[in-house]
Amino acid sequence: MNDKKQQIFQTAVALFESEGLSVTTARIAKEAGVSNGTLFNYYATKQDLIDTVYIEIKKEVAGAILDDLNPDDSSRDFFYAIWHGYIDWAMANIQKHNVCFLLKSSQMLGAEACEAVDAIFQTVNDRSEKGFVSKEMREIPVKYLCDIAVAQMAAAIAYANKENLTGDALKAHVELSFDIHWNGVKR
Amino acid sequence: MNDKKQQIFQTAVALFESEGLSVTTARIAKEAGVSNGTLFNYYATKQDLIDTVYIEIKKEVAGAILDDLNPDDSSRDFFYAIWHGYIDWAMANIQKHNVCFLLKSSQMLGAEACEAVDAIFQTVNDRSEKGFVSKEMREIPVKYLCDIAVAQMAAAIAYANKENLTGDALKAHVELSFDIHWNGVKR
Amino acid sequence: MNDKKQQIFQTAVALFESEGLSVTTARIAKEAGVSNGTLFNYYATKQDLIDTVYIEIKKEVAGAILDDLNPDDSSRDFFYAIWHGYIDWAMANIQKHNVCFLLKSSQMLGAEACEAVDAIFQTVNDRSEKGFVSKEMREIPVKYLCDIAVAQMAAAIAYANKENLTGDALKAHVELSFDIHWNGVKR
Amino acid sequence: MNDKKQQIFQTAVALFESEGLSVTTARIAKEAGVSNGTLFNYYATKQDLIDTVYIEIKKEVAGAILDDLNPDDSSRDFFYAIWHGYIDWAMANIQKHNVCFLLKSSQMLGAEACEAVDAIFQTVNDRSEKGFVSKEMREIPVKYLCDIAVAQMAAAIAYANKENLTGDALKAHVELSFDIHWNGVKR
DNA sequence: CATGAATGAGGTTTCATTCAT
DNA sequence: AATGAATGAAACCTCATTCAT
Repeated sequence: MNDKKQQIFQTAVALFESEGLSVTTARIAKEAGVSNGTLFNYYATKQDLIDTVYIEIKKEVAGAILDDLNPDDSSRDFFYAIWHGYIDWAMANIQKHNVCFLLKSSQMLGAEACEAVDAIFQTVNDRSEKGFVSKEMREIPVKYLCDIAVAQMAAAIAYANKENLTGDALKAHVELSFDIHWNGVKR
Repeated sequence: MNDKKQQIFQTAVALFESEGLSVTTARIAKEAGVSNGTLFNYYATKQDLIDTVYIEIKKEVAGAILDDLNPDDSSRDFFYAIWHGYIDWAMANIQKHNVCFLLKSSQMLGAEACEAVDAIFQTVNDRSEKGFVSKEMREIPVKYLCDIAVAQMAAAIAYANKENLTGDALKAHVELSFDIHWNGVKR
Repeated sequence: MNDKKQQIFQTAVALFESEGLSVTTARIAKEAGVSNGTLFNYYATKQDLIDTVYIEIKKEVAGAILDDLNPDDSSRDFFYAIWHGYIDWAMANIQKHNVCFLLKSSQMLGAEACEAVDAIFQTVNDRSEKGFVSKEMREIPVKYLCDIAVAQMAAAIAYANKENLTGDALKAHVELSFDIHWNGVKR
Repeated sequence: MNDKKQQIFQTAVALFESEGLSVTTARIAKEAGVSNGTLFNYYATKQDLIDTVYIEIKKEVAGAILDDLNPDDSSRDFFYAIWHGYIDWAMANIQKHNVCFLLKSSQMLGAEACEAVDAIFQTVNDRSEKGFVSKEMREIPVKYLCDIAVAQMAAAIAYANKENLTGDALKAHVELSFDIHWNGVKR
């Protein structure tokens, strides 16, 4: 992505977070410091912008998590790596994290975008299943296990943010959150 | 609420869930079987409709949960009652449950509506705190404990719905979800 | 006019004056203490109400002026009688006076209403011409003479009202206004 | 003001005059040869258009009058200059003259617009007072003197227009109107 | 007659998108 | 590639009018 496209992208993320998806393209363009029409040189439609934002963020997430995964880890360690990988990324990219949430629940994502993201995470899922399926954990459907993990991470992130946790306090909070999660699902 | 107001309300819930908040008032009115103008006889603005939907659902939720609470219960039983109270209601009112989620994350709720809902749940929160604070649980900030509980219930509901769980399978799933939760937070 | 019709009429006058002709029929009905629909039992349409208000006020004006006229008076006395007749009425019915002005300049009066009013004042005009045409006054087209008189009376009334003149101060002001007028047009 | 804004402005003036303030923005835009939305690129709201029309016309009026004023003139000459300055302008801009009247009596002008216009005419008023206050005239409150003058000029303009006076006939009429006025107020 | 809920045409305004420059 | 004025479909909302009770 070139400079201007990037600028529009970031502004869109910021405004989607602070004002919701109903923010106008004119507003996004203005805040991004480009003209009204320029936005459409880079994103064919507003829907395209929305979908692209979602896909690109999810790609970034996948990258952040995958880097920390080691298929040979124990289930707990594997999970622990995901936990920290994602939460670290989210705390450093809280707008993107929030926007993903917003987009997911908005009913406004194009079907293609959803499929594209599913495809991206197929890799993560595949590698995750191997980690999940083991004697270390209770018998829980893998999908549900993932859902719980995602939900708990989101709760941990939201709380850390609301309370402005940083440094050791944040670290302790993340450890606690993982501990609670793990105690719940371990055998 | 009279007949027509109720009809508009329910249609709004259904359409917000299936098409998002950007659904038009004209569409809602049409599906509700009333004229365009009639909607505005009952809800002054679209924002008013959105806010009212949120507040009314939350009131219903509060009612559903409060009925099952007994302050003298042990923490576990207290929690267990909330768990079943809410999930039973949500499974029977899945649209409303989803719409609440959608509204909460949409950035489109008026400040007054949010405050009104907070006020409603103050009662629940007050009674909940007594349940939470006990030696039975790990030392977790009450707010965070609530967040986790809400997140896990939502995950359990979403999964049950996605998989169309009913009868004994649903029952087992809910028990499992609570078990996972309780194992995570108990001392 | 029966009680309710009268009530609607007076409320319409009051609201037209204070809020302009764009005031809604619903508002008028409410302030008049009747239901929305009742207004239309007495006035077929809003246009009918507007026209009726105009015509009825003008009828009242004609009555107020005509009572004071004596065809045998000198031009000055004839004029003087009109001056006092109208201004006395206007000061006692300032809302009606203002509404007539508003209606006249609004471009919203029906053609029929205008014609009806012209017909009413034909009587006054006919009797006035006899008064105007005499050696006592400069040669001024009768129509223009009327226009000037009306304009000066309106100015006198507006000023008296703005300054809240009453009692002797008001009396002196009206005398002054007539004096200025008469000095302008007399031979 | 650029081309299109000017076009919208003039069309608004013409339609306000011929059809009243209730003319629709859609109609104005169409007659101005621009799209519905374009009108709102130049005037934020219909109210803004109305207010702007009023303010701009009054600015033009102030310009037309001020150019002809000389503070050292006798009261009569000073007045005479205003008389001709305004009537000449009004006869050449009869729509604008009428629209000002319409707007003033419509109750639909924003408070800010009224204040802005008052501010503009403060200059005229200040310079006028010096002209009015002299031994040449009867003792008449300055405000009332202004009101009378305005009313008489308006009457003169309305009559000239109704009768389609032009050339020498118009000239004679204006002289007559001033003469009537001056005879009324001079000592 | 009185009511007031219901209507729906039509008003103002918004905004994604286009396109000439 | 960048611009931003222009567009017009479509959104929200109003309100005169009707009509069943």
